[in-house]
Amino acid sequence: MIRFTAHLEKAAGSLMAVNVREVAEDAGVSVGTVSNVLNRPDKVSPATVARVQASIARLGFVRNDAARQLRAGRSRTIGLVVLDIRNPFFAEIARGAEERADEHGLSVLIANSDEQQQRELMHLDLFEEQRVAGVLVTPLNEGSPQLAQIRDRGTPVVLVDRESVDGAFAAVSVDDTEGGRLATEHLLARGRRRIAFVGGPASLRQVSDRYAGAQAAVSAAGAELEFIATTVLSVEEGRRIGRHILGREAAVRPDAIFAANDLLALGILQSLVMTGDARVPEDIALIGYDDIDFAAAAVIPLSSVRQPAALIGSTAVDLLVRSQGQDVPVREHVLFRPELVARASTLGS
Amino acid sequence: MIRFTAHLEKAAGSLMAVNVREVAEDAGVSVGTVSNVLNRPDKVSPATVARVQASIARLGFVRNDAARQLRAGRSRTIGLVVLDIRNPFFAEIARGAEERADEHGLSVLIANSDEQQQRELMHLDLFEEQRVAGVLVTPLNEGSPQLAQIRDRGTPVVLVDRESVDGAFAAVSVDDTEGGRLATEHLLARGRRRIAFVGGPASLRQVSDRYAGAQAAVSAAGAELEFIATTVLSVEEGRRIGRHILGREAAVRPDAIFAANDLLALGILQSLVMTGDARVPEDIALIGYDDIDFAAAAVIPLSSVRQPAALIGSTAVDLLVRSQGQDVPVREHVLFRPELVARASTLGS
DNA sequence: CTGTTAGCGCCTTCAT
DNA sequence: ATGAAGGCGCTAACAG
Repeated sequence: MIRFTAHLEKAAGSLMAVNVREVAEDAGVSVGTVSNVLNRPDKVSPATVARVQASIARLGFVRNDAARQLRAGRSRTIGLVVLDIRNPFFAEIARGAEERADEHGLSVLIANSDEQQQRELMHLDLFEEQRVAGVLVTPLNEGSPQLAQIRDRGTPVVLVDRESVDGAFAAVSVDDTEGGRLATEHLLARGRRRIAFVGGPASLRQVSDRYAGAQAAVSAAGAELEFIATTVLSVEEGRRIGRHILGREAAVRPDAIFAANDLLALGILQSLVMTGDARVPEDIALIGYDDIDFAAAAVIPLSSVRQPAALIGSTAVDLLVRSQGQDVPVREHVLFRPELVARASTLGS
Repeated sequence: MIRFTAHLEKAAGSLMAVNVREVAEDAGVSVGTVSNVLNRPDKVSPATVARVQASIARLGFVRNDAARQLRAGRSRTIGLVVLDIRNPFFAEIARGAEERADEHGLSVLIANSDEQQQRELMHLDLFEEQRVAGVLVTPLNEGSPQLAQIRDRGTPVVLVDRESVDGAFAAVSVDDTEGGRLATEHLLARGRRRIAFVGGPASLRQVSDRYAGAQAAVSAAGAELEFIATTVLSVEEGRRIGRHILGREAAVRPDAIFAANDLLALGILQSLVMTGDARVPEDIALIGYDDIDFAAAAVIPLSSVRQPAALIGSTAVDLLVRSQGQDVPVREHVLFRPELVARASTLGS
């Protein structure tokens, strides 16, 4: 009778989660044995294993990760906080990270800060509260005290696509100053003298470093460099900037644009080409940054500066794994070099 | 002396997480009060709140979410499993979902199945073990028993960009058959008669429905329809297909291509344009699907079928929230209509 | 307004 | 090979 009632409740509510104790009862063993079947099946007789697994299947038992973690202290999940989930560059980083994490039996959960400090902190808090195995983050500001706190409290932190200025964090990055220099020298080599750098906010190191590289190249060549500030790095913002530039007299337009990333560059390209008021690259040469897949497929195939996105992601996971269980966090810094990819938007056809 | 030692340990190890008990001790209150400060500060005198918060800050206390959840039974996190994180269409869905989730005090964690059944199941398992508030998923196969199990065990499930064939799940989708029809009728209206549908795997409903729509349109018009199968829906695969088509004699090439998504279409476009062996749209007209931002910025601006990506994401969260605490899961189905966006890749310049 | 206490579900000794 | 028991950190219910 009791059994029958229990069965009814199960069928009706279907909500109360089954736990190890119920599995143990059902299989006629102790909870310790169930736990062993789950985690160290070789320590249990095959017959018992089979019986317990049958009960697990019948009852629809699902381990409660919260309880596991509470016991274990840490989870098997890596938190990844990206600047912009819509940027294929970060999507590719995520892919690289996932692939490597898989090999280590870890999962990657992605959170999007959308270039907002508040959202970044919110996600970092969440990940820390979840006691993730570690956090991979492209921070808006690597000097923020929160980041150091998280690391100091025992959650490994790896900076992604970002240097650690004072070597305080493990980091995987690409030399953005070098990349900015590469892009700009290329424009100069194509005979351009009035270069506009488009990007922002300037507080993003990716932006300021690329600009610094551009400045270095320009001043060495004695050319002009203008800074056109954006609020975000998106296709839409690029379109806006493109319209802004076309709004100028032809005489005061730049003869080349270096956009801080490909999203921006593609948006600018759309504006310029759609109106037909400025030819690319004859009137205005254009180069982007990241070399996302879509750059090569653009109206005018877009020159860009390539970064090894998937490799950045997988390397970040490697660094994280190396931090596992270390008492003092790994602070290794891996620096990749960017690579110029010249296409029609600077070379012409 | 004891205090001093404790302090030393904290500084040295830095790893033992601080818990409510320690905060309570430090602040000279009980753990219950600490909990109240954390969750119902209005129930505690301002002076006490201040004292407790000071202790929290000084000790660097971070709530243990595992323990919270264990107690609460469920988390405040929504799991989102997408088919391909590199597809901007899904990135946009994620954005829409996050925005709405924020409004409900929920977080969204994104997992990437990468069109692999095994990875999808792995992530779904993980989310279920985490007792997430619910799961938003674009499944490879909505008939899989696991999906129904998850729902039946009490984790709300909402299908995203996918119909629920038998109405068994809550779902947010766009009429893919209609979309396929729209795209194909447009090609027919442009005078095309030998249409190739490129996409795969056919087990993806998005693919089979769009194909079905194409078939309906084609047979009504008495034109030809060829199915060119792909293994995945990526830019790279598109390039491969493009080369394959160019490998044919001009006489047996299609005069129009309908690609199952924009990634594929952009890859195809790259191949066709780079070799210059076939003009778009004169020799081959091309239309994609999703209308991602990059479609408009393509070499030849790409015609596409637009889907309201952000709206799909936010609506999915709405459905999920409506399931919260319901004994029987909501099975509402929201269906959006796709919209044709004709550009140069079918219209010419 | 504050303190005490009993679990949430799991894992892991320690005995048997 | 199996069973019994304690405790991970938190919250809510209850008592004061």
